Amino acid sequence: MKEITSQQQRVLDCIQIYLNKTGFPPTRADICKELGFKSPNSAETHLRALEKKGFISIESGTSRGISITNNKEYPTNDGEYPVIGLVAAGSPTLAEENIEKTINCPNSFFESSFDYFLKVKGLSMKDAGIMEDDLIAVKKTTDVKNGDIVIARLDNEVTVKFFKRKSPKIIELEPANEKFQNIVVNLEQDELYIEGKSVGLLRKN
Amino acid sequence: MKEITSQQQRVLDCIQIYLNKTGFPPTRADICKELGFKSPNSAETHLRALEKKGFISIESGTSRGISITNNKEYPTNDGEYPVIGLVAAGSPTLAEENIEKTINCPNSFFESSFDYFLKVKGLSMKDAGIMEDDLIAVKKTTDVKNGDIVIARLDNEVTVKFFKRKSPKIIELEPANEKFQNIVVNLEQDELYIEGKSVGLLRKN
DNA sequence: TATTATACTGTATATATATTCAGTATTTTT
DNA sequence: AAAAATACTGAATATATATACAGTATAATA
Repeated sequence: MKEITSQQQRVLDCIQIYLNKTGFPPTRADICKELGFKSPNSAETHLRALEKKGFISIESGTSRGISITNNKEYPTNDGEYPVIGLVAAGSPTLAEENIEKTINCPNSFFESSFDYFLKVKGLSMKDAGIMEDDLIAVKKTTDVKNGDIVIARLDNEVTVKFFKRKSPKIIELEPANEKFQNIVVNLEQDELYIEGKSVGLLRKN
Repeated sequence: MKEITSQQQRVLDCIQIYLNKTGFPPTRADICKELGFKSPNSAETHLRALEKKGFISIESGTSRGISITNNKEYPTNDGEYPVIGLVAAGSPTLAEENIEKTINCPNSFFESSFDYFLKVKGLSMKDAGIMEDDLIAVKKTTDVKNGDIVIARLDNEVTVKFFKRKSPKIIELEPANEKFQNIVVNLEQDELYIEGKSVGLLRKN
């Protein structure tokens, strides 16, 4: 991130203030009005400079297509946690397209810190009190113990189950519902990836 | 805030997801693309309906001029919510001696506002995904509907059950566990007091 | 010294976008 | 039974908006 000039800072602030006020980004004309420029090209060139320096990104050909780049020099202390849908295929990565929404929540809400909420599909963990559409607070870790509720990826499918190590190479993923079968994983044959474990649960009804 | 239809909810979700993804609201055409509509007017009419019901506001003549209305019937700042143990005898009043601890939590954490957390004892609501030591977010109200999970006081004993009105004078409190019996309450003979209803659940494991 | 970046005004325009109008059909409310 | 709300397709259009082009001027680099 290169150095920002004072005028560019004014434009960047203007965008942020406009966003807070209206909920959507300003046009070139809006910026001109706010800052007293007389030509839309004044705003345009500043926006280009800000984009080049990495402060914003501009969607070409799109009205109000300005978004302020997440400045990760500053920590996210306010605790916005993403909610990710449990899709059958594919991992619940934190890729933007998977984030349904975010939930504001204190960082120390559960016993352990956590990274995201996972929205549960199905009833395979029903007897553990995990119902459809519940939000599991997931801590990203591979350090799991027997009896932990883990988020596991197997054959590109993500599932929530109890973790049980049977032998160094055999792991069982146990549902909490008699209608579902245990999943026996032979680590020599199957590729198992532990996304994380549950450290809490949130339900909205 | 009037009732939202399922299609309108889809549109509202679409706007929120688009905002999370891009940083700016969608156009009518964007919404159509996301939800499979073939006419921009489909999006338009849904937006008008959402505006009329107060879920969004639309800036006229403005591209992407959609903003999701902050549901600020209740302030958004955090609050300290008491955790109250579900003791067999006596009501879960907010008297100091009953408060186990407090939990810091945003006021608008659940769909509805709430007043305290109730720590659950027993497994009578097991099949509804409510386990021992879970914390139920309780909204103090007597306005409950059939199917609501209510916190009811009967003969000075507090219990969490499904509410079902059988007739004007007969209410059934239904557990979600086949090992427990329905409690049939005749309002002419028994004194039933509805402490409130569950609006959410929190589990720490 | 030449070049690039900054910081503007001013005009023009292709197109992105909101928005209206005309229909059709189903469901819900009055 | 009538009216209103919901849920769309499809076409048309005024305008909101991004963006290019032509200048001018100063400060910072190379």
